[in-house]
Amino acid sequence: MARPRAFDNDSALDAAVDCFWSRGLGATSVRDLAAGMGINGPSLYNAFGDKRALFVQALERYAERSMRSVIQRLETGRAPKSAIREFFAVLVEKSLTDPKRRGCLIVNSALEVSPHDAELKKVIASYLGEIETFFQRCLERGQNVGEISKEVDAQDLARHLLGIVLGIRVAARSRPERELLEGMARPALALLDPSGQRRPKRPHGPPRVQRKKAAE
Amino acid sequence: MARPRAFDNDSALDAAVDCFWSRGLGATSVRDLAAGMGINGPSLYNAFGDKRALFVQALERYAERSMRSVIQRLETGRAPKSAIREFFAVLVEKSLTDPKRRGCLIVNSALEVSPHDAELKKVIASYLGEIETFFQRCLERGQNVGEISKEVDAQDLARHLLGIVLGIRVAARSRPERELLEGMARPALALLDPSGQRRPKRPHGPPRVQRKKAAE
DNA sequence: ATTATTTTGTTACAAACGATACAAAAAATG
DNA sequence: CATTTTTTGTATCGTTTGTAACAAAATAAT
Repeated sequence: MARPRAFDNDSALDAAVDCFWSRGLGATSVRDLAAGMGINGPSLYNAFGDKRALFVQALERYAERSMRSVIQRLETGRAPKSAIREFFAVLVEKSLTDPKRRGCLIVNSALEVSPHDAELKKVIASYLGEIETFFQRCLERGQNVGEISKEVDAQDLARHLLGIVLGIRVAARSRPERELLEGMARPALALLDPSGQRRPKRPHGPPRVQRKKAAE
Repeated sequence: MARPRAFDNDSALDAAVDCFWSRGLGATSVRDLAAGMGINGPSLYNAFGDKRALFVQALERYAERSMRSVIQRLETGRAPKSAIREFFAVLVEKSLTDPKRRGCLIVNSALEVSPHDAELKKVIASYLGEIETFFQRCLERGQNVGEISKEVDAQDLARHLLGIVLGIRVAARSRPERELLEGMARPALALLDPSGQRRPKRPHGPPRVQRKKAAE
């Protein structure tokens, strides 16, 4: 017994993700959000609470759609080592493809808001933890299957890979160069291989051609 | 033949660095800056130009005092491998010690302003390049001296180390945990040693006690 | 058809923003 | 001392910020 909403809640939230992703929390005004979401200010406040509450919801939506979905796809559809490799390949491709250089909303937020908001800091820390444990599961599975040497410390290496993910996302915003981003990842990926065949020698041929696509 | 300045230009700039370092470019208002620098708005505009121009100068000052000085100290006073090790030790210590979790102004800016300001993007990219080439010089020197295996690709590894630096600085703002930050760096540092003694096994003893100090 | 309940659009608030106009103040030069 | 030149302090410009009051509109239940 009430007036129904004239907009779709989920697609409005997607639009909010896009705003925050492009400009960050601080630089996105409520008017930017309302315009992007196609609704009015009061409707925004009614449906999502204030700006910070909307940001929390947008962050969670981003985590679900841009992080967990990728992790799950790789973890169920690929051998462990290949999952890690593909994760980085997708990461580099996304970083080079997006002309707006939006990077990753989680990484951006880890720098922008974590030090100034204890509650959001915990949320963001947990997202980073999800990436870390994804790597750790892959590494341990790889070790059990025999794909990856048991000589490496899975916990350290998982953290190391997380570090490279963050590094690539930061570097890509100032220096979106394929050789830089791939060079960052290469020595880490080499650790996944038996140490005899270390030093996989960068490919020399013509510069790699752009991959077909990179969703989002 | 004019009224002299009532404030010291350099120390005012230091104060501006501190403001931008703590809150970033967007979240620092001109009033914040003026208050922190101990001067009035018009004096700020008169001496440094507008907010963005002040930011450029603050960034350059930060680069000189917090990046190049460290690089030079390590590069002239240490053996190559030790210089790299110490760089990361200092980095982790700084990240854990600063209660305000300001991180690194260059890294923060690489995320905050690079995608929205082409000119600043170039400046920041060059600062990141200085770190990269520092690592590369250390690695090549280490290889020539015989400290570091010639099997590793110095350029890739330099980029890789830069990636870990960025990763540590990002992670530290959301998860300032010693084991995480050291774990991120450990596999990279292990690459500097002959591959026989790989897997240096994390120390098991009681959690490491805090180092004596960490300037800044 | 009336009532109850929610969403909508307009309007506007007080506060903070980046930037400046302007005159008083202070020194160096003539 | 008078003149010139720059810095200072106050006060304020027009905009944009996050948020909310309010009444009109729209539906479901009575």
